[in-house]
Amino acid sequence: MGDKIRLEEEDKGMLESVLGHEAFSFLIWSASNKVPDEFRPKTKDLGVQDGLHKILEGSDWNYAIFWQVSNSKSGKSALVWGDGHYKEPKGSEVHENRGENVRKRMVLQKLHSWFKGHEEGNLQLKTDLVSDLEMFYLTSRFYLFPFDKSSSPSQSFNTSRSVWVSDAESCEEQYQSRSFLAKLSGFQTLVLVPVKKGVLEIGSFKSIPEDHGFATSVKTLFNECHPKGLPKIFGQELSLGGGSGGGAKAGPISINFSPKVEDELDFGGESYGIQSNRVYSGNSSNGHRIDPGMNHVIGGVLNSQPIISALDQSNQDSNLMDRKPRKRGRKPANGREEPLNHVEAERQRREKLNQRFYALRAVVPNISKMDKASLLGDAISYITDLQSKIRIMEAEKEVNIRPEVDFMARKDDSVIRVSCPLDDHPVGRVIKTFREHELVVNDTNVSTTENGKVIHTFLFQALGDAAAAEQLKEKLDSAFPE
Amino acid sequence: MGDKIRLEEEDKGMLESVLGHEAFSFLIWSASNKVPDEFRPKTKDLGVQDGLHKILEGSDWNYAIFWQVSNSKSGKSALVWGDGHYKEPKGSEVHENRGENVRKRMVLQKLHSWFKGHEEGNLQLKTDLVSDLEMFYLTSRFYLFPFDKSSSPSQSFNTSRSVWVSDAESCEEQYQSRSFLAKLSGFQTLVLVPVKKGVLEIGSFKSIPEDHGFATSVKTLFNECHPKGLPKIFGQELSLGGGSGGGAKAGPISINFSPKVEDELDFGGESYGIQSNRVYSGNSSNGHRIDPGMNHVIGGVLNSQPIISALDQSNQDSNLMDRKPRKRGRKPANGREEPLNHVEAERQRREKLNQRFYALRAVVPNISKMDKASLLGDAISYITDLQSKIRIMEAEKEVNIRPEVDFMARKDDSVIRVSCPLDDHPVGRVIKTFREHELVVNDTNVSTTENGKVIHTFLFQALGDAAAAEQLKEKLDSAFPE
DNA sequence: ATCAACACGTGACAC
DNA sequence: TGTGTCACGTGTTGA
Repeated sequence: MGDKIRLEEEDKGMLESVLGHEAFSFLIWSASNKVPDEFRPKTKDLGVQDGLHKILEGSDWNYAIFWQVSNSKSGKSALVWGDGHYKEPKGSEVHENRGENVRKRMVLQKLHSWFKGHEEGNLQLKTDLVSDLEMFYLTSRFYLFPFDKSSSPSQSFNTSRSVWVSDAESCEEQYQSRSFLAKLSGFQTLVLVPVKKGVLEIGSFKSIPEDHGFATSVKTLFNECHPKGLPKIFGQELSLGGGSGGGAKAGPISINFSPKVEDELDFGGESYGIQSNRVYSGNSSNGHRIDPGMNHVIGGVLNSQPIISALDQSNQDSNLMDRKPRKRGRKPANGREEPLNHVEAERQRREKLNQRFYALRAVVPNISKMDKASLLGDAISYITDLQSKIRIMEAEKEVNIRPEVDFMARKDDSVIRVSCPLDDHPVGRVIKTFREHELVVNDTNVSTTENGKVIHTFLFQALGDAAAAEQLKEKLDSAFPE
Repeated sequence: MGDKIRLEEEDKGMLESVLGHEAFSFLIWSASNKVPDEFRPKTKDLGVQDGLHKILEGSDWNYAIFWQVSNSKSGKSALVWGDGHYKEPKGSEVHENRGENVRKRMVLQKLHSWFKGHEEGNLQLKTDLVSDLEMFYLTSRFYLFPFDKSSSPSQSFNTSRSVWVSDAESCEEQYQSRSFLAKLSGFQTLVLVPVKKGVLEIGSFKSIPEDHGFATSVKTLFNECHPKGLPKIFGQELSLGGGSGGGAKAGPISINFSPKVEDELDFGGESYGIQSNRVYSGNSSNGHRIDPGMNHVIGGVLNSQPIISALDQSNQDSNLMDRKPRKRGRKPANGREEPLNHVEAERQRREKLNQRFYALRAVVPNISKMDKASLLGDAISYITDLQSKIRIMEAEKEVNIRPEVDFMARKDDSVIRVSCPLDDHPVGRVIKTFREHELVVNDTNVSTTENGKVIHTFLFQALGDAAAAEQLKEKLDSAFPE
């Protein structure tokens, strides 16, 4: 691996200084291992350009990128560049020194040559000078986020949680390896909105406070309004922000409740010191079971096993002593002081368990009763449901695209016949539409292109009138829903 | 719905008397609603006939059916007839009265006419007389098991648990709506083995005790040995039953341990009286934490919410008093007798909770520590993993088969161009193989058949020698794995 | 008043 | 010798 990329030492320095170290090494790695070859873009022109435009127009947002789910042959999945749009803020004049600008252009050209073949459109800049925003946007095109690596977009998609950070430091964290260019650009707000087929990333130079309506309306729009036409409702929904939408789809995971950012950053369930006490004291004067989960850090991401360890420190401080004497349970009856430590340990064990229960409540939908046992029962049946769902989907995927191949070697020539169910064939719906309209196809042809596409061409006589043609066109459009 | 099926009253009576009431109404419903039309068979000739033969040959099994996962356009899934095989026991002579036989044939013909189009091969019977086994087998062809309805095969697939019942009554239960014909046939053993793409159903007139090796070897065979060739290992593995196999795939759910049937029938986790006590007393003399889950009814199916209710009866009996005085915990210190009920209630609450914990342990794979808190943590991350897996798969499925369609209406004729990524196209792998071998295709052709298939034909010049042809053939075979 | 659900302190084990 | 986990009986609270 890495045979293609040969770098002079000075080029390396230039790239690294322009892109930042982390972005540089990511892109080198990506290009060397031909990662984008594996995760090819699938469908081009996703019909989301309009939507991206609408988001930016008349707003304080500066760019929007649609990261699209794509899978490799080896079964891995990643978020790859789907489409994007950006606009410079109105009054901004880019005044930079020449040398810097020259280097930027060179870096962009280098990147472009590395990833050639995937982006046929050569880089065309809006102005002579390359702004920081432009630089960020154009390099993002060459990015991708594998699902088996942790990244903000992939996590947002996985958990189907929106991310909204509106200060520079949080942005820097979220941008991860792209943070160098993001910091140069000066982004103050970054929003990640998971949608059906990927993640929407929207950024702004200004600090925009969280607007839950905006996120949900964007989400519902990108989940439903794909079929090219009718972007009427779009601007409307966007401007009034959240009036309509109301995602009745009831995703399994509850979205972040409040503008508190730490919901997404702090790995929930393991912060004992202050938070726990707050819950405790808050409850002890209030009755003990008014859904304490709401008060708590809500389960967070819990993305992996190692979380289970790191506790048992950070709680030996002041807040340990002023614990309320606990209204419930056994009355003190404290003769000795030897078991006092034991009592505290047991307290912590209980609290840890309850933490987990709250976290479990957060990830299991359709909790029947708030009861602990019921919760476990629900969780179990939910898990089995998910398992069977996955089992079914996997079996379907395997059985789907597996045509029969007959090979016949004859004397002078050979014949290969590939037979495939009409429903699984890309032109299946088209052919069915033909049959419905009783169209007679005069000629048909199949060809392949250089960039890995199969093109079917059907030729038939003109239709009776324009109306019929229009009807057929609509029918064809609706044949591929969404 | 139900326009197609018109029945004379006498026909109805005949069908019902031959098929049994439940099978009759199921088949009527299925045919009327054209259910098999929705779940079409996808791929024909799955290459499992050899396997099915091998299972029956030289054994006491009388029939084997492979139920295959299939999905409808509306997104539902079901197990449909994939393939099957049956054999009459050696010494059996079918001697029946004429009238019965005539009615059977008429029923079969009626069924065949209802479901025409799906099974092109007309019914050809092995003998003049239709045996009960034959009757059962042939009507099963018209069956199917939707996943949103509860049935033994679909449950077996969902939970990926094998089912093995070896007495007539249990068989009757498992066969559900097919039980009438099954009872007539006199099946004493029914085995359901979940495999990758469906469920294997195997039955016998004899009562065959559970053989775990048989199930696992069948499973691994049907999961791996699809690629037509090399059925050598097959007979071997099958005969010695379980020596090799050893499903290292570590399915998330443990298979039923013992021949006890109630594992699957009794909804686990709610039987307190005797079982609980057994566990308790067994442990109390033994140290308290030697994986009590193994002693317990293992979570069972837990298929739905309503399980959570039915308890709190059935425990007011003798076994309540002789409960061991409980080695652990607070020493009696029993002055009053008023709280004795409270104590018992609390005991039950705890036990219920623990039941759920055991059940949870059973459905969550990769338990890091046997600790309760860790278990919850594992369960949570497992759930989020499953959720994201499902999210990714759904996004992939949507983005997959969605080609671009261009419609151009011109003066005299019209053109439709369908563009589709090579990787998603059925002939993609074939074309890639051509390119690898630098084959020049002389002619190609696409046609569709009556029964809903698309057939691509490629014609090219003869290859250099037979070896090259063989190599290409192998390459093509291996292009579609499994 | 009963009843279900919890949290608490405590003794018992195990490593 | 602890350190962590569990089960038990009990006190308490809301329905």
